[in-house]
Amino acid sequence: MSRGSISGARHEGRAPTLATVAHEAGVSRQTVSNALNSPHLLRPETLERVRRAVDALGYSPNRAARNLRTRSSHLLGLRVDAVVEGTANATMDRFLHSLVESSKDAGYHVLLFSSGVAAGDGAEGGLAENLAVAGYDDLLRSTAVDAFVITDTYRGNPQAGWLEERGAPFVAFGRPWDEPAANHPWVDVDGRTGVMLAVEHLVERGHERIAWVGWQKSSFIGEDRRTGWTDAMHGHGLPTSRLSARGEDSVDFGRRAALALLENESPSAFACVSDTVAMGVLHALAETGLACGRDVAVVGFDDSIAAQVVPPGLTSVRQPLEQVAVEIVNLLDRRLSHKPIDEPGRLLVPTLSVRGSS
Amino acid sequence: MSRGSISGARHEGRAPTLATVAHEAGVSRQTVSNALNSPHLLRPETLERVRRAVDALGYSPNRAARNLRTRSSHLLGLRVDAVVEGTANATMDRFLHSLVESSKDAGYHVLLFSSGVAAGDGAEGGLAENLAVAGYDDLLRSTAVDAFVITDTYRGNPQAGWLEERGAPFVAFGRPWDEPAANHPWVDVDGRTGVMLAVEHLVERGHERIAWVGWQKSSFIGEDRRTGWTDAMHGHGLPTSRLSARGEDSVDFGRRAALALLENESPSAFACVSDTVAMGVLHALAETGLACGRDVAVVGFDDSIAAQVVPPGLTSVRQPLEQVAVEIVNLLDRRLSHKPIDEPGRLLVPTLSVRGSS
DNA sequence: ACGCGCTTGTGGATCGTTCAAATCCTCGCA
DNA sequence: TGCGAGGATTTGAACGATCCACAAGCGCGT
Repeated sequence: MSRGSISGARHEGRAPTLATVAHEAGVSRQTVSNALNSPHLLRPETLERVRRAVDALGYSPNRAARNLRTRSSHLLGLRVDAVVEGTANATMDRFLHSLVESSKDAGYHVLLFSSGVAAGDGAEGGLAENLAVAGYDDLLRSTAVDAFVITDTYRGNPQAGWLEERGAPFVAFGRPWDEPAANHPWVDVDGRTGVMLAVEHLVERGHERIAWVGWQKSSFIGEDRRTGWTDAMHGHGLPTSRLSARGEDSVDFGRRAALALLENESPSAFACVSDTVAMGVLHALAETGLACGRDVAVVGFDDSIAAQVVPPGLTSVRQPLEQVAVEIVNLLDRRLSHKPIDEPGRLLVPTLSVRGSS
Repeated sequence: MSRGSISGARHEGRAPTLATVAHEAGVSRQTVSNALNSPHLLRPETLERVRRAVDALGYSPNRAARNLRTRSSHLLGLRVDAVVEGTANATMDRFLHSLVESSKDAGYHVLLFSSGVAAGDGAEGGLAENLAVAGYDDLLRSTAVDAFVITDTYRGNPQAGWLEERGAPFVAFGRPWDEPAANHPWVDVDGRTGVMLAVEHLVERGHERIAWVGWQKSSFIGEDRRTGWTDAMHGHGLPTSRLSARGEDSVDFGRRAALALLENESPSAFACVSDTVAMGVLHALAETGLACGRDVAVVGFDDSIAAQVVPPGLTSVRQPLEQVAVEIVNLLDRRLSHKPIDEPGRLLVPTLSVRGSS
């Protein structure tokens, strides 16, 4: 055998290609391609023969070649931002895993990237907007991903607008709070209903003076959750005045707020905007010698790991993150295959994980 | 203009390609390619001209085409397994973010995938081995990723052997505990030294009866950490007999072990194999009316979020996950660019985060 | 017998980049 | 003036899949 033959030659150290399989099965390349992508076009007999060849050779289609031809990567981009330590909000793990799982079922993979301000790299155009969309641009232009999943849609939400502007497909985890003109698909969790569940639970346990420890007024999410508290309280004819505190999302704020409320208003229960501030409330109870769960009830929000393992167990509102991920992938899939999207937004209802703190 | 011209035509809705840029700059495709990949080959003047054209058109090279030609994707695969709820071990978030960040600096992206047993899909070959390597095979054969990062190398560790066998590049987070024949690069954290730090700290605080709450004897990691306790204790001439408990990684085991030890051995401090069991110890202290930090000291392992926010604050051994990620990417980079790797394994030293519990 | 339509399979072109090799250009020097 | 050396630049050919237009094969009605 002089000069190894042209294309179908079975190179030992080389991965098999369509041509290899075609040769093995005695058909053409296109037929093999059809066997994989549109099996219904083939006669069962032929299909079987091709399948056997594929198995025998251990063939998987080359991703890069397919991506090049079809102009799609079947990758979903997700930006992971810096981890804020000291807050109990480790909800990302659960969401991420669900997203990966749902994506897989729909034939996609998840690509992670970061805002990527590589220490003094950001050129001169250092506007806040630029930083917010950092990383998206390059992935988009190099056709590295088909679409994005964006989170943290509160606070100005520049990514959504920016992506929408250039026609990039994406789905947001979070409502476009302050952008009524926004017209992109999104999935969110109904925080208001979640807090109402919490308050109902506390009322059932006989509590009447239920305080709210929340975030600043500028936080859309915080205010949404807060309306769950006010609405549920008023629905039961219970008072809310002087029982509300607002501040940053930190353990220390929760602690200080609880100490102040305990001194002046003697609430019997606390509904909190997050597990982080709820942990602060627990600190305050420990300091004042009150038994959490017995003397005073506490309910958090996020069902974080901390809530699950903290000594009495912290009752907390649990976001249906698995379902969120499923819906997001579903919407993305429809968007990418140009199917109609009946409703741009989906609001999912959380549940309550009851533990020792209430 | 009849019959739009051949290739360089500037299609409006189409992303610019090498040819577009070449045409704009008045050079050939290859020259543009060189400008991006080997700038030193160009005359400064030409380089500048090409750069301007690239900027003007907002050009980014098409990933798929590049991947196809170079037979590499610049993607690193990482399998994310199901989240185990109820354990404080949410160390993944931190590691993941660091990994994404380090990868970016080295020109890679992180691709997530899952074991992907799609509900009754796994064919008949349902061996344990198959499940363990699920997902890797396809990504590898379809050249979707250049290399893998594998975690959880304890317990049989079939992935490492499997990958090594077929020459797939990967780096492990975790030592090849039970595979002396293994010869792949890895990065790990020196748990023994971490626990020694914890014990030293407790000894400095005047503790002498320091108990150990660990994992089963079958856990390599657990036993490694335990030697940190025994060695440090013996180094100070302190007793260890009867002061050790071993069990599963759960809050409840920690609680039961602590209750038993408190009753029989009256230890003044607990060193724990994980934050999860440490939280169990805190439960036990709360139940027996002992004040954590005052009456009894507790040290955990992982510096999880729970440790950071739990009421007195849990002193904990902190793994240098950021550094682990950097080393992993560094090793992968060397491996992929065929540079020599001087030492296959790197052992990093953890630090101690001191909080109220000690 | 003939043509029509439907199934099934074929070769060629193409996606956008990089590799390998050939060509052009410039400059120093005999 | 001619010529070789060496760098700068260009040309043609992959990489491996899918899309496209078209050709056989086959059943069926007239």
